[in-house]
Order: sequence, then structure tokens, then C-alpha cells
Amino acid sequence: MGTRDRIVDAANRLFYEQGFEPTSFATIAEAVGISRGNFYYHFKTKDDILDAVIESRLASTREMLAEWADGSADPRERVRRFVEIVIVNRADIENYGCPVGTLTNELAKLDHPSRAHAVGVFALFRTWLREQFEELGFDAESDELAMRVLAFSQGVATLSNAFHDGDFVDREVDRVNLWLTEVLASRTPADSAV
Amino acid sequence: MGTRDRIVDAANRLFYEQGFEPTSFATIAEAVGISRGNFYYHFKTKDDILDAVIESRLASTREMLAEWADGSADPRERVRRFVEIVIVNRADIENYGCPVGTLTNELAKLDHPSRAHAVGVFALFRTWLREQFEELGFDAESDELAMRVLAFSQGVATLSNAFHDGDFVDREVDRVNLWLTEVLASRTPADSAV
DNA sequence: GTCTATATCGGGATAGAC
DNA sequence: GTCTATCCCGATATAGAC
Repeated sequence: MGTRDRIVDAANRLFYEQGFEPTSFATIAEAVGISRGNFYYHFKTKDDILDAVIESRLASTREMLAEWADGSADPRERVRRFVEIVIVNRADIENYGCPVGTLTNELAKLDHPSRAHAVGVFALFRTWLREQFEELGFDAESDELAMRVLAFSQGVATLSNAFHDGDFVDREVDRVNLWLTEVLASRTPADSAV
Repeated sequence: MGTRDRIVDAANRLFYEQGFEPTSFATIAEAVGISRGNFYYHFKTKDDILDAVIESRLASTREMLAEWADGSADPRERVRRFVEIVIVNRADIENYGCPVGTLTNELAKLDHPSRAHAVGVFALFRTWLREQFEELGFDAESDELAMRVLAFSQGVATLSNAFHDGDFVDREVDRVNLWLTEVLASRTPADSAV
């Protein structure tokens, strides 16, 4: 892997663990094993690194969603797969929260020009989830359901990060999977409740 | 109001809007209308200001929850009042997210010693909500329901901040209020004797 | 491509006059 | 209590050798 990609990978991880603003070039350089000066051969500014990190996240998210689509022919199983991210990534989420939600919020507070770029990762999940619900026979409500599942994951991630309560995560995942079954059984989404 | 309190108020607002770490003494001093030097008469370090801000938030949260308790004898109405925070504070949440969730996460990423202190605000809401559900006749599930309502507010706040979608907030609040009605209706008769 | 050395700026924090 | 002046450090970023 080239130096540029190694920088992006290290920055990706550090921006997640420490936040974008608090992460210094020195820290990234140390993680990669290069000098601070070398940095500027590959990137002009720190914001350029951020954009590269966001691009990398967009690409890996697209890849993951495509894999999930290949992995199961059943849209219900795919949604379940998404819901269970909070279990698979439990340790990281307890320590650092959701990488998508926390970055978008940090950039919002910084009034950073790349905020919209970062929201694109959320948009990928939203669109993908909406498509699953459409395949399951929902029409206009598909986007609403997608947002509900997204909101679930964000709520669980934030509280998991605050309280470090693993049981809470398991319980809420079970509950949402149950809710999903009910919603599919009734197929009248307007009066569905979480 | 004394200078110390004015510093805390300004810092409270700025830590919310910009985040703790990115907010400089210069910015706070300008907001208060004092010099940077004067700062250190009232606080020893920036972390001391953070702790004072958290104390202030704890106090105002306790006050708010007490007012809600006085304002309505019906625990159901009180929970509803909490749920509708995301509507009342819509504009701020769209711009900066939830003050509680975003601060706790920032401090988690910074591995900051005051992280647990900040989580205390979450704990106040959690306990208060749990008490409402207990009054409504729930026993062991009260804390679970409290966490669910908290998670709802965090999920909605994060997505509202990311997508700036006001309709989404209204819709989800309506839905949770509906869910609340259903949960209350489904109580076992033995529990509902209040 | 990668390095060392350095410029420049803004951060938190201190000293001491008033 | 509040100010000005200043220190010190670490941040991003640049220059130029190798």
C-alpha cells in the first residue's frame, strides 16, 4: 500500500477515535511512520486529508452495502444485518460512538465546509435501507422506515457510548428485530410503533 | 450577574455551539466582554471552566425536571414533555445536535477526565424518566423504557442535525407519543393500580 | 518521495501594574 | 477584580537538502 493510502487509513482511524480537530499531523505521522514534512507531498492541507478520509469511508460503505446485498437475497435479512452493526462494532462504539454520527456533528459544530460531504455516508445508508423496504413492498413509507432504523442505530450508539451498557444494546437490537417482524406482518406501516 | 457566572454562561453556550476543545479563551472572553487575563482570577484552567459548565447544566436540568414535575400531575404528560424537547429546541438541534450527547461523545474521544461528570446529565434524565414510568405502574421495565425514550431523542437529534429535516422530527415525535399510549394500554391490570 | 529545519500563528497559562 | 504584556508550547504549513 502506498504512503498516501497509509496516511488516509491512519487518519481515518484517528479522526474516529480522537475527533478530526484534536488529531494532529504529528499523531498521524507517528502512526504511519513518516515525518511531518513528508505529509505535504501527498496533501496540501489538513482539510484535504479529511476529504480523502470521507471519500474512503464512502467507498468502503458502498462496498459493505454491496456485499450485504450479495450476501442475502432477503431484504429483511439485509436490514437485520444493518441493525446488528451496533453489536458487531460494540467495543468501538462504546469507546468512540458511531463514526458517521460523531463526525457529521463535529463538522457541524466547526461549521466546516466538508460537513455535507460527510453527511453523504449517512445518505448511503439511508438510500440503501430505503431500497430494502421498497423491495419488501413499502412505497412512500420506505424512506420513513429507513430513517427510523437509522435513528435507532444513532440513539443506541450514543447511549452505549455514554453508559457503556452492553446489555442495553443487545436488548434494543432484539426489540427492533421484533418490531421489524411486526411491521412486515402487518404491512400497514402508518400505525407501526417502535 | 457576577463575572464568574457570565463566563460560565458564555462558555456553556460556546461549548455547545463549537465544541469544548475548539472553543478558545479568546472567544469566551470576547463574548463576556473581559480580557483573557481576567479569566484566571476566576478559574485556574480550561478544564475548571468545563466542570463549572457541567455543574451549571446539572443544576438547570434538575430545575427543569422539577418544573415539569410541578407542571403536571400526570407522569404520561411529563414524559411527553420530555419527548417534545426535540421540537422545542429544533433550531439549535439542527445546528449543533443535542448538548448532552455531543458533549459526552466529545469528552469520550478526548479521553477527558470530566467525561463521567458530563454523563451525569444523561443520568438525571434517565432517572427522572424511570421515575415517571414507575409512577405509571411499571416495575423492572421502567429503566428500560427510560433508556428507550432517551435513545429516541438521541437518534432524532443526530439525524435532525445531519439532514436538517424538520418534518422527520415532527413525525417521529408523533409516533413515539402514539407508542407511549400503546405501551400504557398494554400494561398488565395488576400493575396499573396507581 | 522523504527528510530536517524553520516560519508563523494561536492556544493555554503566568506576572505584575493598577 | 480587571487589565496589559509576556511566556511557552504545539499546531499547521513552508523551504530546501538529499
